[in-house]
Order: sequence, then structure tokens, then C-alpha cells
Amino acid sequence: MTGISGLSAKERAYRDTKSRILDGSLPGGDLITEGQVADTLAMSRTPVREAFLRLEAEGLLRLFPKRGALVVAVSPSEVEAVLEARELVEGHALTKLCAAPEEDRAVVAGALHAVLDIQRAALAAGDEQAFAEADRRFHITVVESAHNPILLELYASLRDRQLRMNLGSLEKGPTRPRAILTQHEAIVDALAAGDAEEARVRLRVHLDATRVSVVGR
Amino acid sequence: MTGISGLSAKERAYRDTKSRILDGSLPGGDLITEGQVADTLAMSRTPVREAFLRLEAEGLLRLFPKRGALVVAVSPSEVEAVLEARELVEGHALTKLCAAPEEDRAVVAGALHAVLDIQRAALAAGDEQAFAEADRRFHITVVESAHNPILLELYASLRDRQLRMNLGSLEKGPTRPRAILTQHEAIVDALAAGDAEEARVRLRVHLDATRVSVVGR
DNA sequence: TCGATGCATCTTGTATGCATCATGTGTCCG
DNA sequence: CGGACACATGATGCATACAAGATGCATCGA
Repeated sequence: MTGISGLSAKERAYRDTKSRILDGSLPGGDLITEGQVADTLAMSRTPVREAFLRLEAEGLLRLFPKRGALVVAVSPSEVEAVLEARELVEGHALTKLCAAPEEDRAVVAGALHAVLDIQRAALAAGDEQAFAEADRRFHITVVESAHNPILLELYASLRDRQLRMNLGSLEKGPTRPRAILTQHEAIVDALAAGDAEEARVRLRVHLDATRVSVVGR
Repeated sequence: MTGISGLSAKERAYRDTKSRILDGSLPGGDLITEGQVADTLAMSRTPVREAFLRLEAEGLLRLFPKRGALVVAVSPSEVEAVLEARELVEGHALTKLCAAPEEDRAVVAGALHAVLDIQRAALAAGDEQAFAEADRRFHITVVESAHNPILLELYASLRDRQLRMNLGSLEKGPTRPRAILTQHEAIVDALAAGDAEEARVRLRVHLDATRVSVVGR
């Protein structure tokens, strides 16, 4: 995926381990060690150690001194915390955007429309991968519009965690992508109209639907 | 403060370097190396390296491969970003609290009143240290009330950055602590009354005053 | 004089070794 | 039979060694 080489060992350890956590190869509750990963990737423990520290900071691992690294399991309360934070950050971006000059709003709305076109095409083509990527792009575009690096970075970490939650998602039928798309469109419509209040309500609806599909209520 | 020893080398490297950045001993723009810190603290580069990575994640250092670590200077845009994020998180906590059962609100309001008592005493005694600590405690108590570990952790990092900004604060006369205290009291009053809207307005006033005292406008 | 080149130096990136700590187990004693 | 202790095992924490990249400077040539 990422050119096998050309990256530092630290980066390889980080990306590999992270993707294995996010895609479920390393299930929550597993206890892994630096040595295991180092052997697997044919490197020493040093870069693996640094990757572990970073993953702990992101909330994906929990390090136990002299014991090992626990892949943290997604708990219902974590789902709540992530979704609450997402709503806060994305909602803020929407509000800020509606208060910005109409020109700026139009630019972002245009970008969002473009993303939605891609997402629609992906849905029609049944390309789940592309659909998910468009979904990610949609929300990131919203958050980026706030021009706040701190919030943007937080949001990136939230998206990662969300990814892992979706693995155990209950509702996976073809009906859900369609609903997601509709909800996205509704948000953009309110945004284009400059109605911050309505945009936030629709965002809440969207995230509530996400929660339902993840935790089932 | 923290017993000289009893902590891991990694922790010592982290705390020492961080505090030296926060209190201005290491001014923004400085380029430091792992070796320097390691020598100073009489340890090897390994734990220092881990501390540097953590500090980079917190936005206090910027690492340049094979070059060194740059102590990032506070920029006006960073001040804006931090204050915007603070307002978002604290404001959210206030709103959430006002929507919570009155019982919960009363508990938090009580805690805040207690903190304000301490802060008042510190002001009267002219104890800047205690005053700053009470200030920190005040805001943390607000954010804690939202019961969201993700937002709380973000907030902790925001407070650290804020600390460093206050170093270059223009307005430092005895008039400012008094104003801070008054603003805090105003927020708690609105909160106790369950008026979320008003509480948020007063929070904004408070943070605006902070910005003025830092960037001067 | 000015620019290019090669070298000395400094710093990080990674590997490896060792000490320490936590844990599980087998044995011995009650 | 049950519990405590000593030890084997395995993991991390840290120190140290080495390789490779980046920079600055002196030198050399045009």
C-alpha cells in the first residue's frame, strides 16, 4: 500500500500497526508487544516503541509498563464521546461558515457539492471504498473551512476512531449509504442557504443516525 | 515539586523540557537537540527522544529530521486558534451543564464557588501562583463537567499553550486579576441560574479579555 | 572575486545489550 | 490440600554503539 520502503522504520511501524488496529486485524482487548511487531516488520524495537507511544497518544493503544500494549476496545462511552466531539467541532465549523462572507460559504458549498457528486457516483457503482473515502472527504472539508489547525487535528483523530467503530456496525445494508448521502445533501442545502441553525440540526440527525448504526439505539 | 527522582527518565525529560518551554526558559525559535537535554539531565538520548516526540504531538516542539527540535514560537494565529478552541469546548460544557438536571448543575456550581473562594483569597494575599492555579482549576472544573475524556484531554493541551502565551502578556498590572475574578463570578452566576446563553456570552467576554491581554487588541 | 566541491562536524535514526520489573509456575512446608 | 516463596520467563526502560543525512566552512579553480 504505502511503498514498502522509502519511509522511515518508525513510520512503517506506526502505519502498519495503526491500520491493523483500524481494520480489525488486531481486535480490541489484544495484548501485543514491541518485540512481536518488530519481528514482523523486520526492524528493531526502537522504532516500534515510538510508534506505540504515538498510538497511545491517539487513544488506540494503552501501554502497561513491563507488560505490553493493550489494543483498547471501543466502548459505548467512547462512541458517545467521539460523536459528541464530532458534533461539536463540525457544528462549530458550520456555524462559523454561515457567519462568514457569502463568498467563502459559496466556495465551500461548491467543494461539498463536488464531493457529493463523487459520493453519488460511488454509490451508483457500488464502490464501498470510494464511498467511504468521499464520506471522509465531506466531513473533513467542513472542518477545514473553520481554518483552525487545532480543531482539524483533533477531528482527524476522531475520524480514525470512528473508522474502527464502524467495523462492528450493525446496520450495513445498502439502505444506509443512501441515507448517508441524503443526510449530507440536507446539510449542504442548509449551509448553502446560510441557515446555521438548520445545518446544525441536520448534522445532529446525521450523527445520531451514525450512532444508531454503530451501537444500535 | 515532583520529587527529583521516583519518576522514569522519560517523565523527567518530558516534564523538565515542557516546563522550560512553558516558563520561557526556552524561548520560541530556539533549536535544541536531544543530546543537550540528555546531558543536562544526565541520562541517555533515548528517553529524551520520547519526550520530544510527545512534545511535538502537543504542538510545543517541531522536529526536523537530522537537524534538531525547534521550540515553536507562539504566533498570533495560534493564539486565535487556541482561544477559539477553548471557547468552543468550555462553551459546550456550559451549555451541556445548563441542560443537565438541576442537581448536577448545583454540584458543579458549588465546586466553582469553592474555587472562586480560593481565588479571591489568593488575590487578597497577592499570591500569583495560587491565583493562577485557581484559575486553571476553575476552567478545568467547567470542562470536566461535560464528562468527555476526549474534550478534557484537548483542553489540557490548550491550557498548556495558553500558559506560554501569557508570558508575553502585555497587561500584567494588579487590575487584571481582579477583572478575571469578576468575569469568573459572572459566568458562575449565569450558570447557577441555568441561563446557558448568558453563560456563553460571559465566557466569550472573558476569553476576549484574555486575548486582549495577550495580543493587545 | 565568486561559485563549486570536498571535508569536518553535528544530529538524528536504528540496532543491540543489559538491568529491572512484573508475572506465572513449581515446589515445599504447614 | 492450600498457601507462600523462589525462580524462570518475558517484557519493557534505558544506555550505548554505529550508520547515514544535513550543514557550514575551508579550499580550490575559473
